Amino acid sequence: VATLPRSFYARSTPLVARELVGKVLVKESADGLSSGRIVETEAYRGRSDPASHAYRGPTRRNEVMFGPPGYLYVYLSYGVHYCCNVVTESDGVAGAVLLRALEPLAGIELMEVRRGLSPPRRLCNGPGKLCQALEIGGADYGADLETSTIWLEDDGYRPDSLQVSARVGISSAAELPLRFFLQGNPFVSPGKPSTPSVTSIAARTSIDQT
DNA sequence: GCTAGGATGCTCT
DNA sequence: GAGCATCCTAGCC
Repeated sequence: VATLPRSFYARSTPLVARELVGKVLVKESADGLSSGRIVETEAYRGRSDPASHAYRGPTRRNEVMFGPPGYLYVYLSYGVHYCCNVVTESDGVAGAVLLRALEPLAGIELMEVRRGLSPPRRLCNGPGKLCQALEIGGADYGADLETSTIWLEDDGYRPDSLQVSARVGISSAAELPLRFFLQGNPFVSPGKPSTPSVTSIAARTSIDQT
């Protein structure tokens, strides 16, 4: 088990989004440790991507995306739920990967308390839900994934059913194949992309790393 | 199982 | 003041 180094994030955003599927997100809170395997991500490419919060340039809200990679971009969605992103690319390039769903691993009882008794498959199957389950919120904005109480690990797991589709819940650039998920995995979010086409891609990059 | 609709507050125009 | 990178509930198969 190895914590992902900053160099992992300092690459093209779609590539990082694809390789994050199968990795483990860990959060250490006052009430204990909770973690889950990433089963769904989306790439947001910054200034060249109309769906990205960074599309119109740096603001108070999105400034962490314009900084170095390996930091957390957390924002409040619809005034209700937090969503959790990992900053990618190099300093000055505002790429980010949205973590959309996890398969719960550790601290499942904590997650049940935070989420309010929910069947396991509904604890983390959406970007707002996983933040609630792992107690990720505004206090985690800008957290350094190498030195803080939230981080990502490679535990050796290699996915074998990685698929690509359009992203969920956006209206501009809605056709781009930038959502990565494990086909058939019961912990993937119920959100359906507006563009239904789905493409299977070989897990080459994961296999090549072994 | 499915769909429709409303909550809710912050950010940027 | 509009527009959300969402979630839950109610109602109906």
